[in-house]
Amino acid sequence: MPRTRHDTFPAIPLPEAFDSERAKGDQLREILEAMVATEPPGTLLPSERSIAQRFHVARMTVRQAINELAARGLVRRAMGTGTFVAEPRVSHSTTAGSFSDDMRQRGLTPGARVISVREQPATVLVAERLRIAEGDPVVTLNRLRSADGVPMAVEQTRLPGARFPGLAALVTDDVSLYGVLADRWAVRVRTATHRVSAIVLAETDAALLDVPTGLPSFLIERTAYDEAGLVIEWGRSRYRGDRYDVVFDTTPD
Amino acid sequence: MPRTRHDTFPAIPLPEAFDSERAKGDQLREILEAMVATEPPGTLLPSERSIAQRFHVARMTVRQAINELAARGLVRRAMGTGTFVAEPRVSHSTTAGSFSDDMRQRGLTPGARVISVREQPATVLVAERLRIAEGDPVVTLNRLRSADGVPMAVEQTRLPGARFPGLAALVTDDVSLYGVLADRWAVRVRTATHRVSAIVLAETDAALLDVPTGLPSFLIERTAYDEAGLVIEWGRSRYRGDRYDVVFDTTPD
DNA sequence: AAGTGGTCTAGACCACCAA
DNA sequence: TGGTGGTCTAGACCACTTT
Repeated sequence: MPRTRHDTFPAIPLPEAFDSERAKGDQLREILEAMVATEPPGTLLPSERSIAQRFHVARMTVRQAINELAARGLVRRAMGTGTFVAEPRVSHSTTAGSFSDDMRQRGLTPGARVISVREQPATVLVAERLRIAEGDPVVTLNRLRSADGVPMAVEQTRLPGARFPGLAALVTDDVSLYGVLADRWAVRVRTATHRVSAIVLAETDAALLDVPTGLPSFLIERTAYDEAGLVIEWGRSRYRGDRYDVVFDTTPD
Repeated sequence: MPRTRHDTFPAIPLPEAFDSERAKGDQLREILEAMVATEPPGTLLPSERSIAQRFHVARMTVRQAINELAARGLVRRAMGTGTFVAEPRVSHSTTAGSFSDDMRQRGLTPGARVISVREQPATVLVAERLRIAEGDPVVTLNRLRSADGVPMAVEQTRLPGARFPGLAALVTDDVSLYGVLADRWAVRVRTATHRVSAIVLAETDAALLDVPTGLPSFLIERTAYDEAGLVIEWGRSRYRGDRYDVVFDTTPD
């Protein structure tokens, strides 16, 4: 009886077959991401070879999938030993899950005015960001976000339409998008990554925010993931720089 | 009109042979890195297949080498078109404890040029930030921070002089401030808080950074604490916005 | 000694893009 | 249509760690 060193990890969910329309590596990565999300830090993953055998793919394919998880800090490799679920890297401060949370943490009342909502086929760029196929339905939501009635940001966000059918009709003024996702689809954000760039506001956005054109501001690109590691949302928002700061903490290892 | 699509790149330096003691991919990556460093953004790299042929390695080996450059943002891949030297852009990450760590994590060499260093009595503002008494000695350090020789930020930082006597004389060009604190006083940063504001660069800072006045940029205010929760450092730095992003993750509770 | 991740090979087929 | 990057295969040998 072969007793392997990898019997600490629960059984791997094995799909009947991979969707031939999508890359095996991507599907495998999502499966592994879901596994990792449900296990505590330090849990040993199955070896690359055993995963490859189990899913009938080459080891190189497994490595490529795990590489992405390692790059995102979800797992940690140990030469000669194995691959482990990583300690969550935390930047604890305004650990806000959304604009609304963010504003409430600052003691302000969040607001949302819907500028437009529509469902369209995914372009190449959006498909890549949402990790769906080009042409799949995408809900594009444009909103003006405010705090205590003062416009703070022009928000554009996109969600996979196939996963949230009928979403477009549910988002109206002052509705919490994440509230809708939680109530209607029981989906919650587990992590979100942000990239902040420095910009000056263009005329259109400045007019919506009621500030001068050219105001130094932030472009914040945001990708939100659920428990399984699937992309729930990808968006780009412009925050006025005169009334908004980005605050975060760091804890060196 | 170019004859081939890949004649824009100069000849690749081909070593006599790879050092068998080191991984081919690593050596190849260094060669490619050197090439990329000498060419302007937008330059087309040789195709993966031609590099593989030239260096007598498998294409997968070339891809792995290029993957690392792409992950570090040095090159940009374009499906069906080729791989290009990227516009350099580094980002502030939440995992790094300092500017130097931040740059090193990205494979860049951090630099620091001391503009001025002096010891003065604390003003009301500085005393409050450092949690010392007004008039207590404060070391004020102005530095120009760079990555691979490219100026990235104008940094002003202040430390309590009473705690670090003689510090001013120890900080010279390319010296790690945190290294000095660790070696000489056994002080390490446990946490740091950051507040990022959107600004446009004033003439003086723009000149130091060698960018146009008015460039959209970041003002980052930073307070660092030691294990005991004492303030080690308070500073304000201006980061150029054209080559610098702020990246952070959030994990809602 | 056995198992692990790290590296590498020599192909293959695909989707994409420019001429 | 030819060249490109994207993906994948089915192996191989290595250095490393643990038993």
